[in-house]
Amino acid sequence: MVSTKGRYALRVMIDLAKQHSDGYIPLKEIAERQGISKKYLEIIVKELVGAKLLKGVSGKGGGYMLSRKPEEYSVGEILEVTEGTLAIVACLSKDAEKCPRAEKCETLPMWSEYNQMIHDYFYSKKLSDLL
Amino acid sequence: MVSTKGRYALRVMIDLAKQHSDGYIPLKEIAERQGISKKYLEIIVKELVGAKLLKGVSGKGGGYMLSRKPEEYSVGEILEVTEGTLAIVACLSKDAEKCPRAEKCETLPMWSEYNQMIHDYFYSKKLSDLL
DNA sequence: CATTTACCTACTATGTCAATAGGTAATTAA
DNA sequence: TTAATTACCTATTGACATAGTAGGTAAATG
Repeated sequence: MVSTKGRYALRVMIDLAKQHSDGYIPLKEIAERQGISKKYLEIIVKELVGAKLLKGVSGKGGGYMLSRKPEEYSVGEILEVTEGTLAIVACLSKDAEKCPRAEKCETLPMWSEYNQMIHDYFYSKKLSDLL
Repeated sequence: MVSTKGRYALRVMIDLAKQHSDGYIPLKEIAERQGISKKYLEIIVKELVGAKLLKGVSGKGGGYMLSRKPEEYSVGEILEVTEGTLAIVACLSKDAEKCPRAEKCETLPMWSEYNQMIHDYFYSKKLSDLL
């Protein structure tokens, strides 16, 4: 299940996409518009900056801005940055240690097929599709 | 993400499907075969009995048995019993209180479409497909 | 230099996960 | 009838994640 962290991240990205080409937007504005605690958003937005999805500038006139055009973001990458992984089972997340049952596991093919499905879905869905 | 609870439940169901028509199978045997703590499986199996997916009989010669044929179980219902819900976001789980943002939520259509996809996938996948 | 803003470290309450512990009740075979 | 076997029951626990809060420092501008 997608946590509030991932959902809030998406809302921030959508919010910024709507103010695109308005320069840097202070987090305070976003928090008020979205009705989300600014303090909590700081944590989330920091991760988005770290992953280069956003640019942040300190000081007066500063704030946050998309670093690309809305159609150049996939929902999948936004969720992956904030949620850590999109994998349905632990053994399919990127840095999982090899499962000793993998060869004889009856369910692994199903999980893999599922993972492929959700990856395709969320990576073909763009931020611009959500405006 | 599907927890061990859901994954173990699936393994128990598969195990029992393979011993189908062998009468009641004691949990001890299943636990040994699967290499899972019997104590923990008790909790899981109890829920499966509660949901009528399994029949349990106490005493000597007792154990657990599928209550239907393997092709009559969907993976979806097994997961839903043990995981509580398959919903990707809280507001789409069955007993969620109505979200006040629903009308203007930009992401809800995406989550709904996704939920439809996974529902279709896991409810068309049968236990017999995993043997 | 004052104000505004991002950025940083630390802390906390609550809940879920993944079990374990130690029983009681039911059923059957000797 | 009794011993063995099995499901079923309640309670507890340690570790971790979630969803924040608190109180600062650093950077930029007017």
